[in-house]
Amino acid sequence: MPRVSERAAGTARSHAAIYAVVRRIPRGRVATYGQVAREARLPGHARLVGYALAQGGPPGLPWHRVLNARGTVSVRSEPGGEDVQRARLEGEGVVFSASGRVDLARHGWRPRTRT
DNA sequence: AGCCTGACTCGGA
DNA sequence: CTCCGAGCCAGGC
Repeated sequence: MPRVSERAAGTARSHAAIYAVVRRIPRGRVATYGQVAREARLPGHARLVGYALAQGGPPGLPWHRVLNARGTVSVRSEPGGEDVQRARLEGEGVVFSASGRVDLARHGWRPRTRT
């Protein structure tokens, strides 16, 4: 890896793991930051997930499929961004309730095949 | 080095 | 159900 600090290399690895997990989220499903962190072997680092996504991951990354634990679109610094995320999700068939929440039990991503 | 902020989460009131 | 405080890590000043 070219010119990357040791500390940066560590974070880069975490980010890579996070992006890899987000990329696995199927179309029409959503995952929470905490869930992504856990799947990326980074339990408790939900905030790091949001941070990684905020920095902008690789092209084509389905970042819009990541919601907070409440099942709502987290507010971001950039105005209107939340609306974009919601629109993209609705375009994939994800339904938002009147209160702007997604039923995680219905649209939640379950990486582990659970019956 | 310290301090503040941020696409988070959880437990308690 | 909502609101608060504490814990978490990374980055900019």
